Amino acid sequence: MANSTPPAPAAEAGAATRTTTAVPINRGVTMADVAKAAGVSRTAVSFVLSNRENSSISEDTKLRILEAVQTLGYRPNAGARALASQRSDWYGLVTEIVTAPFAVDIIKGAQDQAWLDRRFLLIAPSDQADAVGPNQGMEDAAVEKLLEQRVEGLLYAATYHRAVHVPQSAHEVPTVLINCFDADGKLPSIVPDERAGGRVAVERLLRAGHSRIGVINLDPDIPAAVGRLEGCREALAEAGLELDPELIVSGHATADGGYEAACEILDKFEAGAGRPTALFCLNDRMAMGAYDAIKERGLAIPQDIAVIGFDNQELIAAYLRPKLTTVALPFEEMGALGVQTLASLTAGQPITAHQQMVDCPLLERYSV
Amino acid sequence: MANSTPPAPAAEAGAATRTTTAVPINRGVTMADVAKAAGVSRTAVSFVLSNRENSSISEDTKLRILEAVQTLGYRPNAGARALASQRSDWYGLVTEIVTAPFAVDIIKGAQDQAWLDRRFLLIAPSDQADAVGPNQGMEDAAVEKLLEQRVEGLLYAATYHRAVHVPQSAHEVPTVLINCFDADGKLPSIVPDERAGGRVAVERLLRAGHSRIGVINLDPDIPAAVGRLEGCREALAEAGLELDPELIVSGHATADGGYEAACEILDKFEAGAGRPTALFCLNDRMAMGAYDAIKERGLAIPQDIAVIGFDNQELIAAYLRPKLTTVALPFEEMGALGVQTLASLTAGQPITAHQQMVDCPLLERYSV
DNA sequence: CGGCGCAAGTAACGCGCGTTAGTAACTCAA
DNA sequence: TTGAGTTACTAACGCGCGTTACTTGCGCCG
Repeated sequence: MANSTPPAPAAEAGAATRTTTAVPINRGVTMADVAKAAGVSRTAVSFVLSNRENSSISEDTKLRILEAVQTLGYRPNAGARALASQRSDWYGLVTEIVTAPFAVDIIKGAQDQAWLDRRFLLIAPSDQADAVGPNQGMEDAAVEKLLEQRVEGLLYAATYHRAVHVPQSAHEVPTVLINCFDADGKLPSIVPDERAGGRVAVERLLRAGHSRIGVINLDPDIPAAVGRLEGCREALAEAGLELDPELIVSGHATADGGYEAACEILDKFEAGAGRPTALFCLNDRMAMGAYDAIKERGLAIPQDIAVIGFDNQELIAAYLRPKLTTVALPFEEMGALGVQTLASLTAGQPITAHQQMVDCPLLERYSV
Repeated sequence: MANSTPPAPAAEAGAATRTTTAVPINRGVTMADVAKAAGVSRTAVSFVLSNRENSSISEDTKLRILEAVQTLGYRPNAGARALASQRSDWYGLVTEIVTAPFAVDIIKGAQDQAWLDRRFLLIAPSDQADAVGPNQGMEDAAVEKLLEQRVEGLLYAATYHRAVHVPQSAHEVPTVLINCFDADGKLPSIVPDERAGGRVAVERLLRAGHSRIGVINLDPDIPAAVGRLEGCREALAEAGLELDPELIVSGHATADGGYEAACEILDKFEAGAGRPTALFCLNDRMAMGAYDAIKERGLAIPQDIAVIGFDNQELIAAYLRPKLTTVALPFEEMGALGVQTLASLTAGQPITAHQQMVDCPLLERYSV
């Protein structure tokens, strides 16, 4: 046990690295150190580093200071800065997406936008997706933790479009909901325009010459189903058609559900005798099942039956054969827009609308 | 324009909420306020809130203080605390996963573990996945930003198992790599045990009675392919078999690639005349393509041909028909283990191994 | 020559908190 | 009666930084 500390502690490892690298370690290099090195006051350093106007620091000493910053490897202490300036440049993002990663792109969009705005996103997990009852313990704690970090605003993002109940404490700070909306209607929100999405999907099918279109529906209660179906009806109406109730089948929102629903629709009619020539699947997972049902019957996509999906789940849509034409949910845009909206709010600016709807673009692939 | 400020600024909104809710808003409630309310010194409050031993605060005043905390809605200021105590309880997670969300579960595992340890994870995006050249600007900036926040340690997570180059500044602080390893071999890392995974997959096929097994290989250069194939060979060897080179086909790591590779293998032999009765696809996307090739030939899974995948990409494996038996990458475990390892490092404790390998469990479904 | 204005800085306070070194009162054995 | 030992606190410093108010030297106008 004499001289045996084989797995060197972290600090030592750092020190060891120091000898081999040109960049000095700066643990604890403070503004005061920089000031001393440059032979000026700490105030001068602060002025230079914050690019203050009217600072009346000569170009000469400014250079001296910046040089000292460089050689010492000074790095500002964000916490101390936040404490002194009373602003943190942090936003908190509470989300169940980490748990159920359907809509990760919301995080990506928000991250990127925050990065552009030179702000930091603190991401805290939520469990609301599972919580039917008021099992919001974790979630409340998450918001609480974020407020302890003195975030300037909160983002609240859901995996799928729905109404949510937001913890009380979220009202203490500007808050924006993404891919969900406040059940109490108080908080601003950003949601996909499901209706327009459904419309664009069906318009695409109509444009391809289909007039008899089967619909594989989701659970009819969720906002996504309502909106998409409504858009579908609108598009048909504009073409002078209407949706044959016999052509709507609801199923479980899985591949199996889609398979069964597609079987039902396809077997209900003889070919040419009312059988649809196209299927609008309200999500991609169901489209995946529908593919199987169609292929099983010896039919070709898109020659015999065209298929269009919704959600653009890359892993499915881009890898099905043929690749699936589908409508994308604008996750990334919603994330970015959420951060922008929050930025407006925290800056005290008015926001354009209480609920902002983002377009769902059509992604052309090869199934229509 | 007289009395028109319709979109009330954030602060006002907060104030408005105050009147309708029982919980008071606490913007700016500080320890001093609590102290005043309880009629004690700020120090006393600090002692009570930090549960300090030997604090010699009477039960009586302790209660008074806690009550004041409650009624005022005091919330500690994490930044100030970090500044004073010289520890932030933050870890930084740099990752490209946000960009290419293949391995989100790493984030989930890390988040959950960090939450358990009452630490906060600051997630910063990286672009390394795309960056063949030294386009590490963003990434360096990310590490820099994290260090400015005075994170106590860094986690570095990749979407797929590979060697990475870590920015210099990451060496200033304890750092652990997840799902990747340091090209320079200096930093501790956590990776999946690909070899054992390949082995378990093939053992499963052998156990089902298959002795002639086709392999749909990945790009043979990446660690995943090397390890999985090695494990495959080991399992075969133990059964007294060896891998027929004719049965290995490499393809692009997509569904199309898997489809083509499967076609090649299946069409190379007559049924019964050397044609494999099982396929080991080195990832699930390729298995997805293989499914098509098999079904196209009128063969049934698993009756005529068994298929086993790798990666357990839920969206694919759980929705293919029949559902795909596959080997899961232990993303969540790796994330959690990463945080634990980092915790050891920052605590100055030795870590068990420089490179920790995590098992890849077999997920039984219905394709074998 | 005196005072004014400006350029170039600096001293010092406070942000909210952890922490150390004390103080004041009270008890109790010698 | 005293001093040592406890109990129950508090004063005050410093963490690293932003910011305000102040100082100092110097040129220049009247």
